[in-house]
Amino acid sequence: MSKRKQFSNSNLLTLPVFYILLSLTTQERHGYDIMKQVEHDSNGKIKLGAGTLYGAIKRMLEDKLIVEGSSEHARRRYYKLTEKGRSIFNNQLERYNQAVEIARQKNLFAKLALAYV
Amino acid sequence: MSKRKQFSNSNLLTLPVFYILLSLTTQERHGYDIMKQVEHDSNGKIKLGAGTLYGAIKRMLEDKLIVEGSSEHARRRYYKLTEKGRSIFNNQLERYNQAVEIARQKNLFAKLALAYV
DNA sequence: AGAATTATATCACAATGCGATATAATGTCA
DNA sequence: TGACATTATATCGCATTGTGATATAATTCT
Repeated sequence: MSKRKQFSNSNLLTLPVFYILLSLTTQERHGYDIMKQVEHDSNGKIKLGAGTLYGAIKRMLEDKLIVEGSSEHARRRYYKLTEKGRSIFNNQLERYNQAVEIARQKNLFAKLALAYV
Repeated sequence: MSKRKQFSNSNLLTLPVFYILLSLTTQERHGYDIMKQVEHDSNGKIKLGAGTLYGAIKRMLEDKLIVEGSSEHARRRYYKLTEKGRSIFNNQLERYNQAVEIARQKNLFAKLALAYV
């Protein structure tokens, strides 16, 4: 009953989810902190709106990619990676790394550098 | 007047679109060829269904990320990158590269390597 | 005290992904 | 040649996710 994620590519992370997980790799964070960290890690390119953030958090909790952390605070709710979350994040990271390597082989970065001259 | 893409993060590429563009960086390809190349480039991890592929192609044509290529063939329709498509792809590639670099700084790859021992 | 910022949450609609399905040309090989 | 697999494009409807707007309230700043 109600198994979410019925698609075969479902262990692939969307960009917002990837960056949320990245922000949690080193420490547990609360929502607003995640927002700021993602913006920082993406050089200001990715700004998560509240809807994206809390919607994603809700789904990630359901999927057990994250759990509520131990930090106690009245207003804030902290989240941290689960083993599953870290594992799936690692897979995606490896995939990005491969894509970057392929781009390197195709010499795409050289063209990129030229474009900035 | 119908201006599609009213969201501010709309220049961020989804994973399927990124891989489609990657497959087109070196040569023009037809749809089925793109499908196979994406599967190859992702080590078999990403399998685009027909719906994903042709839906994405349609949108990418509208957004002028790709155009129909020059190769003539009765059955096949070839597509190639536009300057805009290449530019936006490069941005995303740079972003992935940064994410990978951040992960490297956080020593996440070391942990990743350990997990494979 | 009043304003700005921090912080979480939900809503409705927009955008995209996806398997199923349809259609047809081409290739294979018995 | 006939049957079957593969190549190739396309659309449909539903599932999933993203997004800005909006609401609420505590905390911080001046």
